[in-house]
Amino acid sequence: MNAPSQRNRGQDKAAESPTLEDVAERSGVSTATVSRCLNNPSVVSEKTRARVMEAVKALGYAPNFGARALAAKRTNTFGAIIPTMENAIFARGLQAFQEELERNGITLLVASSSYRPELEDKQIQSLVARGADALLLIGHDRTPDTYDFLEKRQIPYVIAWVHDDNEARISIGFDNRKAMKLLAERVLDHGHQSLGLISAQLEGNDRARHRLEGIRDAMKERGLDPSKLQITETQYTISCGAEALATLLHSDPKPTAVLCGNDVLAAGALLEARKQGLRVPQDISITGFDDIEIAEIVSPALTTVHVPHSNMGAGAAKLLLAMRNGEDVEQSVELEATVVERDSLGNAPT
Amino acid sequence: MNAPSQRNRGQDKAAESPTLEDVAERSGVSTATVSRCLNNPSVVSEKTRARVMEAVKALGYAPNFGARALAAKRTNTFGAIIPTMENAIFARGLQAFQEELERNGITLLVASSSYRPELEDKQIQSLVARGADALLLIGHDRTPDTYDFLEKRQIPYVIAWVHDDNEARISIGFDNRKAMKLLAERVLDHGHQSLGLISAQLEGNDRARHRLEGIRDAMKERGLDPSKLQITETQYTISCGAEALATLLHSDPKPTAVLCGNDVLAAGALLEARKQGLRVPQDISITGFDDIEIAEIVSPALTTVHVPHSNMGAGAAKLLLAMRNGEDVEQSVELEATVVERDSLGNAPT
DNA sequence: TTGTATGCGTTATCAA
DNA sequence: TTGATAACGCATACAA
Repeated sequence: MNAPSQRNRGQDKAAESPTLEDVAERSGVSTATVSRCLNNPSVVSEKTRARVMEAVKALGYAPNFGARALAAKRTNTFGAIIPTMENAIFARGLQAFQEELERNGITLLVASSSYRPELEDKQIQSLVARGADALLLIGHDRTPDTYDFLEKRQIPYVIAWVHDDNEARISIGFDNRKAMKLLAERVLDHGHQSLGLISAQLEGNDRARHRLEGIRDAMKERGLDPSKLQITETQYTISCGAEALATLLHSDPKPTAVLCGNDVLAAGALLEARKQGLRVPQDISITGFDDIEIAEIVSPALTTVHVPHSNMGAGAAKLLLAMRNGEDVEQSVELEATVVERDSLGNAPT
Repeated sequence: MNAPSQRNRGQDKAAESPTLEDVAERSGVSTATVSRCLNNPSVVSEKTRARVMEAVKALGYAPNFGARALAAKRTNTFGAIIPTMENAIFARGLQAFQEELERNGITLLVASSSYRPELEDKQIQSLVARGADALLLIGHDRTPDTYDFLEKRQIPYVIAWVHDDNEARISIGFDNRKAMKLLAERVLDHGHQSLGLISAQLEGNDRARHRLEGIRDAMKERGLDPSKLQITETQYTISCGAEALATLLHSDPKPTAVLCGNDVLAAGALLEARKQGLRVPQDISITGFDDIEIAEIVSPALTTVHVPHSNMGAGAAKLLLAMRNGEDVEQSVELEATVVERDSLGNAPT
């Protein structure tokens, strides 16, 4: 009386996804052979391969990713978690990362954490559960739990966008502190004595903290009191940058140069300055960081720090690829970030 | 002599991912119970649940996504394929889309197709193989094969960023043709007789084509010969926009107003105009499309078409959610796009 | 070169 | 409330 416990097929109208078995049946071979045609074609005879591929096409077969991961224990998928997709800060680097991966036949999954460590932790879990073979992470700041998880699972990962001698983890990036110090020195060279900083949230963001330290370093070296630096913390959006500048303009002494944590913030600050009738750079100087496209299209064009986006992305991919292949990568790589002077930085008003 | 074919555990140092079975063993229950604790906690006794959850935490257990998808046949994952991540055109809409999904406990996977239909087709396959329960797609243009695949697999999908009465598929967006016509009318109102268009590639991009048609509609209505419209097709980047303007300025008659396919292109055009010593809008008018952030930060600020990014994103999520829940959605939704006048459009030079 | 058989980690059905 | 156990779709060791 019991119905044979076979997979029902044919008469149910809801089109099920074709499986290996379907293809095998249609082409009159075993599932193993079909699998081989897909993964290791060279080992199967020209003739049967043709027949199988024909069936694959006819059925619109595509392998079930989960099943494949389950059986093969690797996915040829890497993951990247970036703080935000809302602006272009990470776009170019990610693009380079992804191109390099594609060249090596691996697929990229991207998630964004909105600069929130707990969310990032979830994203990491999710990507790992989805079978990510390796991960790209931005910056060192995250909970010990997260790192424990990564270690326990033996997931290769690389930290990008930073280079910090104090951290042992493999990373690829530039020294944010040094880079910002370079820029601050340039600002001081123009005679500014009273500086302001529009920064991202400092907590949970080592890049932002290091940039702040870089400014302080420069001030100290020039005999200025670093505690005089006016700091506003805000989110990375244009309107926040504008607001932040307005706030800063109320402080005493009013800064004659405002350094911004990135170009987006600087664009906002520029907007606010214009709105308040301030000329840049005659009345106030404003600098950016990152050198993304908008740095050139705003006017005046931003003096900013050029960050090696593409090199970081491509380099990160290479590191990760090497790790995944079992080579042991021991050296972090430090890239150079350089100041690019355009028009938004001028001499201090007298 | 044969070793028992059991899963080796314990003595191998490479920390394997803990499985349901590991958790079960540690908490002295069956795997079924552990599974229930995770998916349907209410049905298991308080006491055992506590013990199980303790083990879960201790082991750092996280369910294997592939296995789960395989067994449960749904993933609570939706996919979105957008043409590009390189600029912010889709960022805001995607953000809204994702927020709405998150609110409903579903995860978003994003892929970008670089405006290439074959690549998009691959991405769709990949997302479906990864278990995406539903898909967000941009625009109607894609191969019949792609649509066949979607139908065959019964994957719910919605087309966003467009509303086209001629297409039967469920979509949410605005009428690109109408929107661009509105803008073109505004341009003509300013006395311009000679228009140029910097467009994205027209092939495979119905949005771009409809925008072109919108301009032609407006010209016809005003008694202008639509074939006189100077068209340049290019990629969506700032530098391409700049190049394209340079090209257009060589045409005869030289356009006095150049409409751009989007704000990124317009920003580039603005840059080139400045470089050539042309004042905008006194010497030449330039308009954008999309109303993304850069529209406001360039100077002069762009006259452009404001697109309901957030509403499209959130609305698309709601449609897809409804479809996934088996409700049948029959109506496309049309949203409004409106012209926003800022400073880059002025009267035609006399 | 091809086929058979097994296991991957879950969920879900059925009994207990 | 819990425990066995049969799928799920695929890759691969082993046999033929």
